[in-house]
Amino acid sequence: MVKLSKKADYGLIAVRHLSQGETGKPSSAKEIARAHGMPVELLAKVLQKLVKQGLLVSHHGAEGGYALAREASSMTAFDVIRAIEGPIFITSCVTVRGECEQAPHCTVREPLSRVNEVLAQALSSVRISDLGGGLPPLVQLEATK
Amino acid sequence: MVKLSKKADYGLIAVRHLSQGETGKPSSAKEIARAHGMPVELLAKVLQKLVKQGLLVSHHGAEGGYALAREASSMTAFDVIRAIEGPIFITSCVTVRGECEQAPHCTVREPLSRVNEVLAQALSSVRISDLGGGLPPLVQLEATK
DNA sequence: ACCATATACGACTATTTTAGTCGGATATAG
DNA sequence: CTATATCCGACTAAAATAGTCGTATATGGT
Ligand code: SF4
Ligand code: SF4
Repeated sequence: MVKLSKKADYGLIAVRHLSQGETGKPSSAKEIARAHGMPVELLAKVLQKLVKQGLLVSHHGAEGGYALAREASSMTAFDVIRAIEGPIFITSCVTVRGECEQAPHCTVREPLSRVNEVLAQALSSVRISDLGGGLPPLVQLEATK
Repeated sequence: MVKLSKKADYGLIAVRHLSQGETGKPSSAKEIARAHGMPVELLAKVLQKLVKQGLLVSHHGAEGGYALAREASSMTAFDVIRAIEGPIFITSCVTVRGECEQAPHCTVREPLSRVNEVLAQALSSVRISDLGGGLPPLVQLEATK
């Protein structure tokens, strides 16, 4: 199937979450995870990846957490997804164990790579600042107890 | 990752293969598989799926095999992929065990579904008749012995 | 100084999906 | 009648994904 991983999904939601709160105040992984009902440790790893790729900045210790490294309007869904999943290729031409053995004389490769281009462009056209309209979901906030 | 499965890949290659030979003469799964170095039984299953979805016609018995059910120019990569993998959704909102629990108040869903649209359109714009330029690869034909 | 809270990171297990295999039933041309 | 096919389901193997755990480290507040 052609689909996004849960991690990428979490990443997008988290980044959007961060784009909503006050710019100065960082949000902890726990806070974000609880607000959206995702496993804390897993989200934490995703966020750490985003930090390493320079999309987020982190702050250790109490009252710490994560915040956007730059403006939401200059950050795209493509940036986030690629940071989490690495380079995106719709074909599996090159896997861990070298190339697909029929790569040299493959005939569907080139047309599909054009499709890949289109996909990348579509994802790049989605700015984080465009995501969602309202505030973060309130439904589950009670779960915070 | 966002990628096509091997099956879809095989399907595309097989369909293209069929679009090259003489229209009347069907090709067997064995023949196609050997020509492109793919596991016969697996390809066979893929082809059977394509038959069931009406993209190919099959012919039992000796000298039998598969052939396109309609013109290569009226068949798209999207058709083939969807026939093999089922409906394509870039998000994993709805899996086998019901919906993603935060679907009702998810904020990234709608923008991504627009991306999904674009992807579908890109795949639909690739006609089978457009695939590759040359003949089927000859490199491995000797393996037929 | 101490402690609660957070990030950081790696190793681990579990689950799911994908890939590939096998065995047998049915159809058909020669 | 036989060689060659499609057809179909059940099975195993391998890989990717999802989620967990333990531990080290940083930091703000008391
Ligand atoms: S078959 Fe062609 S497209 Fe598919 S992986 Fe191998 S090279 Fe890439
Ligand atoms: S989080 Fe939103 S987008 Fe991701 S699966 Fe659940 S509903 Fe679909």
